[in-house]
Amino acid sequence: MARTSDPNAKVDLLRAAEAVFVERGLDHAKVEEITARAGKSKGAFYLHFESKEDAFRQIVETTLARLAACLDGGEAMQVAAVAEGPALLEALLDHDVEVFEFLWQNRALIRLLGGGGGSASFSYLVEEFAERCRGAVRRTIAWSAERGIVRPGLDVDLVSRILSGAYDQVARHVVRAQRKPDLRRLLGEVQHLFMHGIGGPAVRESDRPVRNASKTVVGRGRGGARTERRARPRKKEPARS
Amino acid sequence: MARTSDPNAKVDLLRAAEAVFVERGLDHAKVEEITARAGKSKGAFYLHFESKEDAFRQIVETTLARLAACLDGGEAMQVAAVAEGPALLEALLDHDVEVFEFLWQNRALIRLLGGGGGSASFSYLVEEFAERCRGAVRRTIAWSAERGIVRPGLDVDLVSRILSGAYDQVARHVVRAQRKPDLRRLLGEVQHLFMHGIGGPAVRESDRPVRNASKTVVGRGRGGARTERRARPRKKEPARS
Amino acid sequence: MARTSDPNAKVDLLRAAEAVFVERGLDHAKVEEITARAGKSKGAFYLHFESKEDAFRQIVETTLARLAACLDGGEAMQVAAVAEGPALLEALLDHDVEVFEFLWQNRALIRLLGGGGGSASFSYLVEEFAERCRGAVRRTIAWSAERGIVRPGLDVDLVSRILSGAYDQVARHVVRAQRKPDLRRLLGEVQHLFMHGIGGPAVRESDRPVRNASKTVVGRGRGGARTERRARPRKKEPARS
Amino acid sequence: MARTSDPNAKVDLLRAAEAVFVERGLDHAKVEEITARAGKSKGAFYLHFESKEDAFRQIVETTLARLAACLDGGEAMQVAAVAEGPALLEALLDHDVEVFEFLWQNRALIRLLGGGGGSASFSYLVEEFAERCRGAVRRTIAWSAERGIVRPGLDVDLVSRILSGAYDQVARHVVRAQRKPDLRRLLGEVQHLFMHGIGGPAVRESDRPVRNASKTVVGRGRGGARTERRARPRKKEPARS
DNA sequence: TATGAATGAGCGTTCATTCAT
DNA sequence: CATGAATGAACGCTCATTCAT
Repeated sequence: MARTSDPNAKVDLLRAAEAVFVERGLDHAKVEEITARAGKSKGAFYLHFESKEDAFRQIVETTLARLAACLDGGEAMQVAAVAEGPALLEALLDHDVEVFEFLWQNRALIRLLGGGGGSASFSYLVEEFAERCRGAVRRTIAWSAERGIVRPGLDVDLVSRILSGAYDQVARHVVRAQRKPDLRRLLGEVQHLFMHGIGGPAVRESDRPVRNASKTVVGRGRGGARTERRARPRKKEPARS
Repeated sequence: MARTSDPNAKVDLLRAAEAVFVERGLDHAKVEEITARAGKSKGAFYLHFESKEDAFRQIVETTLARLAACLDGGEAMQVAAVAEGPALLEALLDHDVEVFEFLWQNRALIRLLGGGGGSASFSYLVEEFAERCRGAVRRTIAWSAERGIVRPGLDVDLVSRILSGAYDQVARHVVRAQRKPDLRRLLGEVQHLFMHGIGGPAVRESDRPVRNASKTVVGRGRGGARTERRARPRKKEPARS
Repeated sequence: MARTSDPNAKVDLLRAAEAVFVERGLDHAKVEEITARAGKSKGAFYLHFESKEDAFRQIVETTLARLAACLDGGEAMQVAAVAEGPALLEALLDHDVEVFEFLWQNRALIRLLGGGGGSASFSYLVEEFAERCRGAVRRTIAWSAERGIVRPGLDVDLVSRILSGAYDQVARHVVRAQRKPDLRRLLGEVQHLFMHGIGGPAVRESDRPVRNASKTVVGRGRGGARTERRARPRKKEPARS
Repeated sequence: MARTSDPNAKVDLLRAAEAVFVERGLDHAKVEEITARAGKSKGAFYLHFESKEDAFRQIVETTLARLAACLDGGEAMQVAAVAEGPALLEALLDHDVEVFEFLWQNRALIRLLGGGGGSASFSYLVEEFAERCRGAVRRTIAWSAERGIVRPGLDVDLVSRILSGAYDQVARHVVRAQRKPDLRRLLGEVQHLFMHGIGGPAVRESDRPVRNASKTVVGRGRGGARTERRARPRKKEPARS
């Protein structure tokens, strides 16, 4: 990494590149604009990056790596098994807030990633990361099930997907907000909604154990009957998001 | 009369264009590749489209319009107020299945849109559509609240966002699947999860009305106390997804 | 020539083509615009013309031919030797007026030709025509010299060039005028100016026979002395005209 | 510092561009041919010019500017009022020679301009310049009238037009000549012709003051009668030339 | 090492011309 | 014949990357 005489050069370029990528997307970003903003020469750019794409990849990977580290803090916490019941929920919430703080700090870039990176060429990076996130969510759910925090018998795969999507959407909202939202309150509500559902009286009585999905099921999967699903779907926003 | 115009020409071009856009993204798609696949000349392309971007826009707009029509079917149903309680949930599920069938049919393009359209220039189209979907979800929730299907006192804005995100994620999953999933079962589970939450015994006792958000609240908003949220958040997948 | 079913087709096309050529110049004129204005199909265009250039050439050549015919009327008159002295001048003036009437009638196209035809490819046509005109002027001068109307000893080549240029300029002026000028008066003045020069008292006394050009000289070319020219040049407008 | 910029690059490109424009006209000139002749890359062209049209404009404007400067030298001389009578004519001639020397030096480009610039798009530039020239001629005539060099009562507007046209024609001749003509002799003759007219004995007796045009008239405009013009017009070269 | 002038492959678009109907 | 959809060669311009200084 840059044993260059100007140790700031690469940082300046990365900053400028991020700004330009965010504004124009990878394909429409011009190396010249990046170097101009960084106050560097075009040559300097190629001294630090193999290509424009390389710079983009470095930025994205770095950010995703930091985000991943941030996320992993949660799993570490789980291992430490710090608390139980309500206190545990609070601990999980703390972690969520931490992650969303990170998102807020890096909102410009996160926003870009949310849009596919501005080029078809790198969406795979984002996809991969999303997959990784789902994995983390899945583990947390499984772990939570063991501690009685989440209902047994859930289709972990599906639940993790749904949770990921919901948080993803909240993240997109936060990342686009003009002013910083009250993250703790926001995430707290999300948590509560998921824990208790949104079902009203007309539905509540029909409460029943969920069904035996063919997918991995948490807990003893003793999930009784329920042949006809009844649940209570919602309209959704399937495309894009 | 002139050489009778090939009535399939535009359709062929649209098909080929869609395929190439899906594979390469708008910016990296070459007009020549599109026309070659369609078995047409480059000139033919400009006989039907103003520009490459125009073709892309036509494809996206058409698809989004059809999707929107599909979604609106749900609202029409609501107006008809066909059923109550569980039967109503079933009706909503029917509609969800219908929408997801459409997504499955158009999965290649939906996949592209999910990635931001492969170019930074058109993500706004998708954003707008997502916003529109959230609006539909919000209306459905409000309507459902009136019928006792969803709990009163919910922060509609937040809930709609979460629901949208969850369904979005499910949609992305479906759209990428190798084999067609059992949509009814899948969506039924999602519905059930949302209606009942995922909370386990360790959390259930803490059941309590949600709080008075500053946002629109469904029902009489009688939402009592609950100052400290507790809920039970989850890991999230913030970037992209 | 068009044994086409629609005998007006070619005429319509020529008219439209002329209009478009005048507005845009040969290179920027689009065949489609021509046919659209003529209310004909593109195929019809190629039924009557080999190519866009061919249409242009036909138009130019036709016009130049008619103009040439118009000019030749003057030479015919000379052969007829209708008059002498002042009456002869009047006869020449009549002819000039006739030619300029033609120019006025066809001013749009003449204007185009004056600008090089709007393409480098056909300026040769105009050049050739200009040359031809100079030839006619030269013959008229020679003939006039024999009849004592123009001073003997003139460098016919040069004089014809100057006269051509002057009339050319007047023609450009007429062709661009908003309202039709009084051609007879205008041309009469030009004639008078040339016959008598513009020299004032300070110059008049220095009147002297012109010099012995190496070029063809009218009359006995007895052009005595005049070694040092003195004349009285003018500023000139060399480029373009 | 970067590869030291080739100080000749732009000059080389301009030279090559001029040559190609002269040969093909603006519209048919290919950037690639220009760069090939200049021994530069296509990119180099766009390093110095915004577009092909820009290069053309630069060339034309530069040349016209230099030509204008050359022409203005004459007016400066007038202000200095260096001489009188025949000596004045000689001074004017000197200036004409100077201008025509310039034309000869830049004959290729002047030739192009004479043809309308090879495209309809820029003829306005040439038109404007021609107009400017006519203005200079007009001023010189008015000035000359005051000094008794040109006859009073002339229609300055018309005379300036005629003179411009004549010199324009001579310029076109010079610019196309294979070998450099004897400019001083040539221009001297033109001057002489204009000062004394070409009228012969059969016309001379009818000498009379010109008439009072509605246009600006030099001197006291005491121009008596002369209702019937008589003068002695010439055939002309109306189109283009 | 840093610079930025130079390079040239690449691509979108135009439009004269053809030809099936 | 007449039509106008289809064709595809041609060309202007961009911009990532190189490399002489």
